[in-house]
Amino acid sequence: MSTHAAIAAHTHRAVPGYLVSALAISPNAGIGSAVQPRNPADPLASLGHSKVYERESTVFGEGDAAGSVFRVMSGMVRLYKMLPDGRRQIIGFLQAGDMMGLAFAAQYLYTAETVTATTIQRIPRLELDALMDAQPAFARKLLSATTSELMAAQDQMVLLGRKTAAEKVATFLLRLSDRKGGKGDEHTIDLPMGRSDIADHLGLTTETVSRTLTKLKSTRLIRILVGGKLELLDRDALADLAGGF
Amino acid sequence: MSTHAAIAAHTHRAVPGYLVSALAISPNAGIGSAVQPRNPADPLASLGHSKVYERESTVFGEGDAAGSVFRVMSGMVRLYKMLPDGRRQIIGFLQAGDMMGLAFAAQYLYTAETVTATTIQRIPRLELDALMDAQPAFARKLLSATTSELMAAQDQMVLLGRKTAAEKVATFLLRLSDRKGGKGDEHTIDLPMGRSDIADHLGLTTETVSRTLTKLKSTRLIRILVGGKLELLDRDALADLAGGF
DNA sequence: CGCTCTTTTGAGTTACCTCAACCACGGTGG
DNA sequence: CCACCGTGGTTGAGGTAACTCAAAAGAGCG
Repeated sequence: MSTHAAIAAHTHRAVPGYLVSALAISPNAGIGSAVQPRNPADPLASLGHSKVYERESTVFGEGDAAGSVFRVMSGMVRLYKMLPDGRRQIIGFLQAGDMMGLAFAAQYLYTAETVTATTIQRIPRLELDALMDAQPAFARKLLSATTSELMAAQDQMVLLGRKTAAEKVATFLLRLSDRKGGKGDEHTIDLPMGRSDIADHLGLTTETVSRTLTKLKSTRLIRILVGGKLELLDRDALADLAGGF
Repeated sequence: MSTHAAIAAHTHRAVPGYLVSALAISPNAGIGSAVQPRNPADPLASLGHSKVYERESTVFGEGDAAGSVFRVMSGMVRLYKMLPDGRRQIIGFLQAGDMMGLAFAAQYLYTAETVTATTIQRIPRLELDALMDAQPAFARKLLSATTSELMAAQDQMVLLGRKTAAEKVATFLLRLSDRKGGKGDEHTIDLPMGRSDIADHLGLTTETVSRTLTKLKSTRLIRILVGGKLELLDRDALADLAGGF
């Protein structure tokens, strides 16, 4: 059962965001700036307040009382769930604009940790509710973002359930690349997370991720650069390998 | 990347529904009954109209133009996505109250087929939009349902990425059992879908599903009954095996 | 530079898959 | 009423992609 969620489409790649994805960040919402005047482009801007988290720190844990929702302003966050014996599944990586913690429940259902140093806006649930009441259009936007997130989750199910290790890694790299529209060198992507994070996101082991990347490197599809960066040398070949999505 | 979708919680098992799950069906919304007076308990009741689909028929396909959303009134539907080479991932099985096709995109992103004979309400997108405009509370309900759906999708990611075959099957059986709150013999569940449907939902092959069920049978955890029914003999042992969720 | 942590590489194992046969059931038609 | 057939499920035997365990090689940091 579960996970059917219907809700259809939007042609692939149309929406870059995932999660309660990419709710536009107003340009003037500077770091640490709290209460600001209403901004039609970013109704969330004036809510809650931002905070800088250092790398590898916990924002909230699975099971914690859920009083706020969060929006990533910059940096990267991983969300994961854990089985009793410690096996971990990373639900997703969040980047600027992504929201987390949205829900209608008493506790968070996954843990959120920063990968890099990250600025995060914390918005009390009550304030969000008030905003939804005041601006029905905003509630619609949230619904739309959540729906996109669900679509992404369904793509991930296909990946986890039916793709080979090579397909998984290729898909992952292409997604990362699509995510950050344009900024920086085209074809060069950031891989701030470690191999074990990638492994736990793709349902593999670190060794398999490493071996797969090595193979992609030796077949000239990618180049691994210093500082956690990576270059896509043959996007088309990678897309073929990825087999859809 | 994708699938992070934040949005927290609601303690497990709290919500039975999934998908834009289980939007209450008003008791008086009989089969085929279209336009009805407003019903506060089921604002959708008066929209669109219902139709009976025979078993194993297609409701809509991945890529079809998406003009309507659908709600399952009775029966069972499977939603799936397919890779170019035919590998299939079943996103979920829908039962009474579940919605599908909700989205803000031009095409459906998965295929919907009936498993059994099924009654489905078709609601034009425009009518749904109008209802959301007219009743902000309904939009909130939709958001809540979609969020629950997302949580379920995240559980499914854990299953697909990190569970063994035995854990997958045990989890699946328990979910099915939890789903149908109470109706019929406690501990007896319906398995109207075939082994290959189960396999494609759990990221396994039909043979592995069959072998795993046989093992559960021989260890006295379940009993397989005629007519696609199955009895859970030792729920606790199954829950142990399932390892969470 | 020494230390730690991560990544890579290697060797051997295994859970699950593939291929294939067999079986059980339900429908159909003679 | 029963032989036939088609479909779906089970069982078996062998193969393999990915895992586990282990060690070496980098990379980052004080």
